[in-house]
Amino acid sequence: MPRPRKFDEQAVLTAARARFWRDGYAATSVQDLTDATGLGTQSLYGAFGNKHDLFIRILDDYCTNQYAGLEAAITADPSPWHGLTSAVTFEDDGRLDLPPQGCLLANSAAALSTQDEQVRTRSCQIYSETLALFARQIAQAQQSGEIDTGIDPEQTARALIAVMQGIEFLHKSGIGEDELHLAKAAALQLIERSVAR
Amino acid sequence: MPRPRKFDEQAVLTAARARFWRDGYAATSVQDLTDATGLGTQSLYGAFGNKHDLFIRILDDYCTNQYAGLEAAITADPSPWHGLTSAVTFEDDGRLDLPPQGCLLANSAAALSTQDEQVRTRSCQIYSETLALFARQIAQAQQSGEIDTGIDPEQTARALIAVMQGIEFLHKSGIGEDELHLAKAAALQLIERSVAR
DNA sequence: CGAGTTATGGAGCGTCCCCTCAATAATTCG
DNA sequence: CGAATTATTGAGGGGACGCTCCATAACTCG
Repeated sequence: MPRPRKFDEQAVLTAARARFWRDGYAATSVQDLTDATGLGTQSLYGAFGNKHDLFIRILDDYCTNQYAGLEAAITADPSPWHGLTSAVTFEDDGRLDLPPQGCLLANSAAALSTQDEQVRTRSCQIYSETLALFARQIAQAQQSGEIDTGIDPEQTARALIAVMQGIEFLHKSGIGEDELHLAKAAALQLIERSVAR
Repeated sequence: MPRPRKFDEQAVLTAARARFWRDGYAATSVQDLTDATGLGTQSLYGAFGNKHDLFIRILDDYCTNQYAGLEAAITADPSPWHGLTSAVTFEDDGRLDLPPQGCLLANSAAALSTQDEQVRTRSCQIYSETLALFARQIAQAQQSGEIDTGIDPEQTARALIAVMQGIEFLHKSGIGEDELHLAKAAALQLIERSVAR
């Protein structure tokens, strides 16, 4: 009955996400979105509601994908502990495609969490899931004898998340490549010394 | 010769800073600033140039004050190591008046560093200064026998900065008070275990 | 007191913001 | 084929944005 759409919804979402990712939610105008996607305004509004709805939709998709990717990257490593630490320090460059602009969710959370309930909800949920994932991985590393069995997996997971986000912040804050590399190595050393048997 | 100003420049800067701090640079309109400061637009432009100039001016003042406060808080502690770690985990609540909105510079850096050269410059500079401050403090803690003398002060300082920023991110991202407290404790434990003699 | 200089206040400029309202095109059903 | 339904298109509305112009007020100097 209806006229079929001329555009590929997924492609549109990808193009829109790239803009939100690069410029942030506030700095991305609806015109930017229509430019990037090729859609007319009305098509965009008809298909996705409004700017905020579209953003949340994109953020949701992003969260699902990113968490899946993180879990896959971490658990794929033959060494549970190495898989975890390389994720925390973003050394696993191929898997976690972290662009210069950082993680979309982290950016959004830092900028909007205090004002946007929906963003905060997503942020907290991913935090919980990551916490559980890290804790599981740490427990596994303990079982396989890679790290000290005396530490608390969940608490250590919390610390690792903090380190992870700290590194990402340094990345975004514009310090040089070399300095960032040093910071990553330093963080890794801090962690390793802390959990050493 | 000229007509004297009716307003107190410092008070105006403080009021404007509060707005930038609460809502961020982009979300703060010039009208918000005139409302908050009580100045007319022309007075504001006459005294401070434009919105961006005013922001940079405020950011500069903030950086100077905040760094001075950080240094004072850290070095004032009779125990060099405790002074450092309490700053890193923001446990020294009275001294470092970190509002719910987080550090103004960190917020600005995360949001604007990629687009605003002047912000990035400030961000990098404070990073360097903090790095040096932390490294000095770590060396002192080593001398006073509080921590392992085998660790590298500068590298450890880098790791501590990452942890510090990570905790602040968690703070801003909207996780609950209890969870944040757990994360702080976890980070502290991670650090302590790592530098233990 | 008058000349010169700056601060103030209000009106408003051009631009961009998000979003909507027609009108038209394309498709599936009876 | 005609009716119904939806997608697309272009135009533009109402408002907020950063910023400026201009007249006026308030002060210090000669």
